[in-house]
Amino acid sequence: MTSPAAQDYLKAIYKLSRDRSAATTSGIAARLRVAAGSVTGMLKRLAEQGYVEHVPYYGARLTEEGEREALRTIRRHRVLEAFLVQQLGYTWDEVHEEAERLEHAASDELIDRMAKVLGEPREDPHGHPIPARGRAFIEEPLPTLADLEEGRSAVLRRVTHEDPEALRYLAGLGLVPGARLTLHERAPFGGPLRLTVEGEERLLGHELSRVLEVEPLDQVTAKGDENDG
Amino acid sequence: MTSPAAQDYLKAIYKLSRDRSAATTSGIAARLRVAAGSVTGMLKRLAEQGYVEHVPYYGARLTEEGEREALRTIRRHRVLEAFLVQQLGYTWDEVHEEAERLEHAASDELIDRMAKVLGEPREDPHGHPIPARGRAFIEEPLPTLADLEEGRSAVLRRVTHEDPEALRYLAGLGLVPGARLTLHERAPFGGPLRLTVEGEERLLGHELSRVLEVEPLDQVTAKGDENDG
DNA sequence: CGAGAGGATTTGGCAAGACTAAAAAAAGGA
DNA sequence: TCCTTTTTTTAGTCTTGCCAAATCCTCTCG
Repeated sequence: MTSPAAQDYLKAIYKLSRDRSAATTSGIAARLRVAAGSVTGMLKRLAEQGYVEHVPYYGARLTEEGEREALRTIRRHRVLEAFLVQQLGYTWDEVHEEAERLEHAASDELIDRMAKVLGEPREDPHGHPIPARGRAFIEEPLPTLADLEEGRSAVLRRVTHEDPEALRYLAGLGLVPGARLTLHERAPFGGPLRLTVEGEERLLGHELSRVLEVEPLDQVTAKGDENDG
Repeated sequence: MTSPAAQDYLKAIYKLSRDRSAATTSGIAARLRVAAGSVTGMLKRLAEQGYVEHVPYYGARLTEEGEREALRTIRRHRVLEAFLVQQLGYTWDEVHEEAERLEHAASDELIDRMAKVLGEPREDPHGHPIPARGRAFIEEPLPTLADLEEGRSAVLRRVTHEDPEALRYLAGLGLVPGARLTLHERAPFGGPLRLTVEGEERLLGHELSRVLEVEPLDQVTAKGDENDG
């Protein structure tokens, strides 16, 4: 059985090792706002219990069982967020903290019932896919708005941020999952981006552009097209 | 801030001191299935934090703040039980354990939203009254079926039991809150009770009769009445 | 009144998790 | 390569809660 703290670590390792191959001690520490020494201690315990492979001074990766456990927690979190928004009138900026606590207390049975009431939702309110119960799952990464070429259009798919203030700000700009946007230009040296969101011209700092995952749309040339018509 | 464990202790003390004036160490230990020494330790901590007055070798009672805290937890628990049954299709025997975990993770905000969706319910699925947020509250005790005089009729109001098996058994006999019943006779020495529940004749062990709280109905004399007519 | 009996408390241990400070290892720069 | 910086780990401490065993109160009965 995994404790709430252990579940948080497994989630963090899962998320960190989607990019890199192994999660580093300092990465986990930063994500969980915990001292580095605490992380080493927990990794040792998780390794003993078979949830993690820990190579000292290198990093940690999840075992199969650890990944299963992480995905169970992520599923609980995301179903909870969806339920809070759709059934209880929460807004997308209010749900993270609540779900963060409930995910450790809710049974899988409860989560399944919630999912059923919601019609087996595929995504949480921030656009993140919800793993199905007990099934393998790969969250394929999307490019962020910071990666998008100038002049390209895209659909905003996921918002990778938890801060309520930031989320409210983004919603105020129309930047919610599903929004259609066009990037006009990006100022150099991490300067702001100029873009159109659902027809409105907007400015956005570079920092925030990195938390917006987008699905680029097929190039549509403005003046006449160059492939067969 | 009270920890989950502390909340469990406060709840236990609240429930134990509704009968007696102070909760005893062994009473709390039995209720929480914890060693007596653990209770003494926790009482000391709770007393330091001002939730409890502890007189060694005598017992503990809640301070005003402790009672407030206990009632908040009880409200959370009962709203959760009601929500699980009414919105998520749980049966009354399945909800206790789930609510027992969620009550420590759910915010008061969430509970209020759930209560609102349910139309501010007054009682949980077992008939226990739900304290209103932040308001004083007295759970006036009712007599149990074990106290009822032979020949009297009553309405079953509350079922004070958590065991799923027992609850299913009781439901099978029609013994759910709101059921109308008549006690015909009680066998001596803790023997079974013979009663009619919603028109069906039933037998019930003495043990279980003590967890059924009833509201006796006005005496209706079978053959002609003796007061003015 | 004195002696038990039975609860209650104290003591000593353990495990989880967190922190800080210091030691060790890895990485990077000149 | 060597020396400095950064990162990790180790070591020691704290708090919360739990247990078991030993001790201590209290109350009742003879």
